[in-house]
Amino acid sequence: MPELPEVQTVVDDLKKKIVGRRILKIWSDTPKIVQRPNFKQFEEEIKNSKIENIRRRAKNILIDLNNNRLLLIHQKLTGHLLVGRWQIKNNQVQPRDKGILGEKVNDYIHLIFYLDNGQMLALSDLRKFAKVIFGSAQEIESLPDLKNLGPEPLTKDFTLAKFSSLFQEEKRKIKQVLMDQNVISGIGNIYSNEILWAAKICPFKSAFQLNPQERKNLYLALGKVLNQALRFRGTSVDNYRDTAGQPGKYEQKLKVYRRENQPCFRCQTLIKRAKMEGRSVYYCPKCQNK
DNA sequence: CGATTCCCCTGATAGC
DNA sequence: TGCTATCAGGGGAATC
Repeated sequence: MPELPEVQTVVDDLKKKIVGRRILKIWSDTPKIVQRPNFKQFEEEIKNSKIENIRRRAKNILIDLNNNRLLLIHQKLTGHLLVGRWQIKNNQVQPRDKGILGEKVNDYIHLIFYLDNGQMLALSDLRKFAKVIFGSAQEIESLPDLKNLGPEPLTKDFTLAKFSSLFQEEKRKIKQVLMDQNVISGIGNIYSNEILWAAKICPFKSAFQLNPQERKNLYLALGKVLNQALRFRGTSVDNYRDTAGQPGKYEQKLKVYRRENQPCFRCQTLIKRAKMEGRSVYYCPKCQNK
């Protein structure tokens, strides 16, 4: 489940590997992954475009192309961007590079960009939830996908004051607020659980009820958890892979996520699991008491 | 207005 | 063994 640290890892890898390349052609067996424009138009217009830069905004990967065009890729739950070489036989994808040979991730490649150096950029996605949007930079930037996003938590101007201001009139539970991309960008289910545990805050507490000390703890935990996950190249539950098909290493650092009925690392109380908005909440009922 | 439910999709798991 | 039912989960849409 790629969140900020995983998406940033992919973006950093892609920057090293494919900036400056041209896209010669594309292949897909699942054209609906491209949400706009229609696939035929996309196929025509992306041809011979040059990759000028690659950025991250929230959980979106933004690929700047020449002539002021923008390619947006959202990996959703199980999307992976891989750089390597494949061949298509009977509309089946087969890997040609050692590192990726035998990896399950090859079985779910649904979109391939052929680059001008013989390499390819492939979008693998077991669930087919990932989406690709292409258009003029102006058009894409004004979509709700990008326009309504909250601030980036790892930038310098994301101060404690700014963080605190997000909660003033926020009656929803703090966990929901942390995961709302239009409040704050890039945090999903794994890291919201981890951040709240690190800050010793109950996920069910209303955001506006946090006192100044709790807000500060949360702010510090947020930076610490996300930065550490970034250093470990992300978490590989749900089979997250980087652009070489390699897993992240933060999984071994997880304190609560998917640790139901296992002892809390601070107090040995068994970790609980509950539901919130259809998502799993993991927390220590003792450390993270209201 | 907020809260809940459904939907997209498919591998894993449980129940029979 | 092998079938069927259920579930996870980001994010958007529909509904309560």
